[in-house]
Amino acid sequence: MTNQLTKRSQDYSKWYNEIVIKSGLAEFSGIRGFMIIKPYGYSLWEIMKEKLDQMLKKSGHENVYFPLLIPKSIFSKEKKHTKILSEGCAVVTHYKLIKNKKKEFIIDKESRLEEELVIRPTSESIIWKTYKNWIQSYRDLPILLNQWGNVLRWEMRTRLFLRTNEFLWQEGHTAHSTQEEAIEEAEKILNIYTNFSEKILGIPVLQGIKPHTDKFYGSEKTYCIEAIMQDGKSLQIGTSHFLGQNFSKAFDVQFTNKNGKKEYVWSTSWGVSTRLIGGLIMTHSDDKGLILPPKVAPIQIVIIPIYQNKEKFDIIDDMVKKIVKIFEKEKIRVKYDNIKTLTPGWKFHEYEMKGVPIRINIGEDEVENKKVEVFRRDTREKMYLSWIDLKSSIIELLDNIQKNIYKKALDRTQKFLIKSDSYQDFKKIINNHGGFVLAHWDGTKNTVKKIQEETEATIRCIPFAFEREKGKCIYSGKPSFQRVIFSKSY
RNA sequence: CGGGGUAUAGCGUAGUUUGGUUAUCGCGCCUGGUUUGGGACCAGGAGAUCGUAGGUUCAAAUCCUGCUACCCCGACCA
Repeated sequence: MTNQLTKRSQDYSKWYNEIVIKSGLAEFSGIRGFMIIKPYGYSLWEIMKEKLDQMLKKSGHENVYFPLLIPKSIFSKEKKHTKILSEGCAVVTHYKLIKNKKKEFIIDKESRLEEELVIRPTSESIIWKTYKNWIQSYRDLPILLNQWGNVLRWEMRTRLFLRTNEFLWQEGHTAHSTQEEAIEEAEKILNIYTNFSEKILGIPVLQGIKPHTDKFYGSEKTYCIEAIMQDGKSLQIGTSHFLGQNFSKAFDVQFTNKNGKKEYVWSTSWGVSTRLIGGLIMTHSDDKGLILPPKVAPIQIVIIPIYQNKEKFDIIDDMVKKIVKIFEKEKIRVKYDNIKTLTPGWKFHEYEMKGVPIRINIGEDEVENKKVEVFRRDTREKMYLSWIDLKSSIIELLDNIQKNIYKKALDRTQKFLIKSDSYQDFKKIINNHGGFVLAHWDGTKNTVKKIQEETEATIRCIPFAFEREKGKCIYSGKPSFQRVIFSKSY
């Protein structure tokens, strides 16, 4: 009663905040823009991380770790890229605290660093400074490295998981001897991200490339995957950059090719972050709480015993323990909640809030009839399954839930994908229900700016999935080569 | 950085307009008992320098001044 969520239809933003907190994923830290990822949220991240890590390793990447702090002089080398990023950087200037007369800590002015250290907003600079030492010959290439870590970007406005000052991510940094190979790498990664998003997280995405008006400074091509949330706003959930020779030139990283000639190295960088968790929430969850895809749910099955007295509990307990063993053997993440102080009803609501895909009830009835009551979170349906082939039917059900929530999201994404050829119509769509609007654009910055001012929508990407088609810009009427995706976004 | 809001027990809150005993209520927590198939019940109990610093007053959660923090809405962005 007291613990219900605000309805999505009432206030989507409020619903989002409440679900993050009430499901136990994360909470506010008391430090502006920083959050605490709680055990449930962190174990979700760990599972996601493990899956993506496997995919990256399978495709030939290795993990490394570079320092959190970057000397300012190194940081400054790549001018285009640092120009914008530097606006949200925290800088370490001292290394020591001392106590004053009131016994409060103050900065020891004597400890001022000769060179200030920037807390990494991303690691291109320190990595490319290092790559200079690692690369001499074409035989040293390619270098395919990835790093799991945290970065800091001082944001003006923050939201749990979607935008926080500090976030966890992976950043890949690769070096190649040819342009083609680097482009291929950036595209390969985009496909890995797409696969991960769709197959593991159940989030359908649109692949595309950022228009020149909105790409990462220092990159030649910025590939991205964009997903549409339930409220019709889009979320960029992954990016992969083809960086050309920008970083190798800035850090003077050259290699000797087969013909004995020096060439600058070609590179890529790419990343996904804890923002994915925000996307996961906003893609699948409902007014009762989270709905997590079985492949990443920290708890895939929760078993709740229902009993009247000690003797009956012992019998039920016995049966549950056997079932738990069967599931554990299959590496299913199962939790047996036999806490006596909470009633079954309380637990039902709690695990629904936490988005556990399957709940199993076991009481006297179930023991007698060798069956279990099964509740699936995604459709909120109850069913009875026989104990005999429980293992296979549960594995099948988990698979079914995974597919079902993806399909539901895919249907919605397709409904949200709308072509528009008149600005009137365009404004209506954006204002009424949002979504991805496919429209012609004249390629100018000015048009993007005007449309944003008037509708809040921006160009998310130039999508791959659609044929090139000539037309007229929806805003200016000038000629256009292709449709781009407009949307309001997070 | 601009606009708005909030700050009272672990959480959510009443009280602030119009100053006045011992600061309200619910959830949670502790003890004992009864319960347990969709957020159980009874009895008892613990828990608060009312965000912070100062001021006005016989008297301040309440009035005045400064400060701080966080949240929400925009501009910057994964």
